Amino acid sequence: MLDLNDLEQLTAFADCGTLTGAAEALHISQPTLTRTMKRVEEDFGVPLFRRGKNRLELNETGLQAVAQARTVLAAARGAEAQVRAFHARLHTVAVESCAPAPLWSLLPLLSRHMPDRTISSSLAEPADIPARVAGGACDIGVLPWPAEGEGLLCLPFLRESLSVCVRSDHPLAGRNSLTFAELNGFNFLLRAEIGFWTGLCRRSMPASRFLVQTDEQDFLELIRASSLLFFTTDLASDTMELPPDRERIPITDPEASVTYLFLCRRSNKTCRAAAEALRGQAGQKSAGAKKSEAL
Amino acid sequence: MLDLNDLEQLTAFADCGTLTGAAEALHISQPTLTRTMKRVEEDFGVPLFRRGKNRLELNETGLQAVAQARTVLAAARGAEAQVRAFHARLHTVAVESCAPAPLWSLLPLLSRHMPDRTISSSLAEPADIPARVAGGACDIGVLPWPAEGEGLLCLPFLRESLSVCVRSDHPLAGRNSLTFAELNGFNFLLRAEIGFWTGLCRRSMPASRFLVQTDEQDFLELIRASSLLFFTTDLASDTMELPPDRERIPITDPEASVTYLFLCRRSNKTCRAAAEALRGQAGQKSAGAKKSEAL
DNA sequence: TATTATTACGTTAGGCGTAAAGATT
DNA sequence: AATCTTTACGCCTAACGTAATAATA
Repeated sequence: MLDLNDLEQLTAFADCGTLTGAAEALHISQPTLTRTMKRVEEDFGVPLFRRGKNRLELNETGLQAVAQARTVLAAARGAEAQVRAFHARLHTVAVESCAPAPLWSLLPLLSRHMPDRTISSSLAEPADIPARVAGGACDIGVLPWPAEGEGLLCLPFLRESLSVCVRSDHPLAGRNSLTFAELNGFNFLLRAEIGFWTGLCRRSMPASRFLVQTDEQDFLELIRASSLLFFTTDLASDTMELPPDRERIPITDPEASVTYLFLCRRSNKTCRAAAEALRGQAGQKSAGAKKSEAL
Repeated sequence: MLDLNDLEQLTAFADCGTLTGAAEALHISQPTLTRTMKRVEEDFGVPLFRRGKNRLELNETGLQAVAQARTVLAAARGAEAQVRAFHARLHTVAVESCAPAPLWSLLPLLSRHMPDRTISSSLAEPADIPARVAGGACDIGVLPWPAEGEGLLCLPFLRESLSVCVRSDHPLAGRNSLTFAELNGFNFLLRAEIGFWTGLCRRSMPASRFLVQTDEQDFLELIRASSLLFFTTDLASDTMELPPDRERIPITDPEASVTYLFLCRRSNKTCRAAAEALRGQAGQKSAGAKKSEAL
């Protein structure tokens, strides 16, 4: 039977044109190549080489054999990759969220609940998420609004409310609530990678400019050094302290308060179990302390 | 790297469901199977089995691996077959002739001219032959009429003339020439596998019946035992003797005399060389003795 | 008890590298 | 002389089979 190692050496020889070259490319000795070429020839059962006393070259059949070898090797590599990918997919739960904040509580819970699995998470467009969950492209989705779908389980589990942070010397300081309409026209510092909030802000305050900061350190520095407005929410308080000269004013528009929904396939038992745990935890969490977190 | 032998053992295990079964199916020992399954598992780099103390079964990933193994094995077998077929094709010259008689002289000549090649011949419809030669489906064609075609070499090399054999007591006996029109309506013994002659006879003598004989012995017996007419030609005299009570009367219609043409691709050097040899031989042949041969 | 997988062990075949030879440019 | 393939030789890994072990139904 053919041997994949032999085929690899055959293609190496085809690439180099000389046994010596192929040998050093593969970090093996020339005699090994000579032997392998003989073996592969008898494996195929037909002559593949034109042999000069000092020269070995592929004949026409040999070129065919090389071409075939390449496809077989590609098939083998593909098989290996496919199986590994399948295994990885089987042992990871992929989460796609419309915003980062819900992940801060969801991911630790999932880790606790599925200690043998790798958890991968990413942000995605809310509009895409239901189809991706339904199609198996990911296992769990986090949405800012309910989604219906055949075989989908959708469960509210967390609320997040947007506030704006103003410096004490800012014209808006002292207000105890604000609306998007009142904020429209002011310029904001905005963190990158905040999911659907970006779009929401741009739509709600079309007259404002948003200075998107990719780097966290830059963002924090700008908070201190400027009087620009920025956003924060009531969730995930531990990551960041609000500077002392800033005050936090809630935004009262209904869109500024979001209820996150957990989404998974009903057929996915593990995720449904996680959903149950989430439902239990939701009550406790709302009783816990809330700090603020900058967006 | 994956090993095709290992993959084969994996699929055998998948087919049998048990190492013991697979072992005897493959004529190897169980421990070998155990080892191979471990090796294939570490080749893929992911677990493929659920292991009970007394039971080994494929897990979900394992089933994937088996499926992949089958495709890789199929690719490997396909590669082997393809290369072998290519080699065979490269070392055979395929001849397709419109009739058997020209092969009697052509095949020996080709053998002499290409001693390292296998020569395969078959009969084909004259209408198909030019396209098959041009397309490489065969290397040499023998036609009863000229064919044009880009890159095709077409060379007349042999004539064959049809006669009819009548018994001394037959009404047509004593004639020294005949036409299809005169023969139309009589019944004939006709050998099978005579190429385009069959169609020619049926078209030229639509009122006749042709008793087609596949077996040569049967045909010879019927010649002796009946007064039925049959055909012969001036070619390839050595194969058969004409019974003493039969006389041979030439058919004078122009279609009854055929000039065979040798057809090959101009790009095929070996066949062009053979064509040259044929051209040389054509002269000698026409000077040689002619006997008759039954169709 | 019969069946099956795994481990242990001794043997052997086959593959590799070094070294030398043969041949070509 | 330099380059390349092939042959020769010795080592050693690794794959195999037998036999023993363990565990299950």
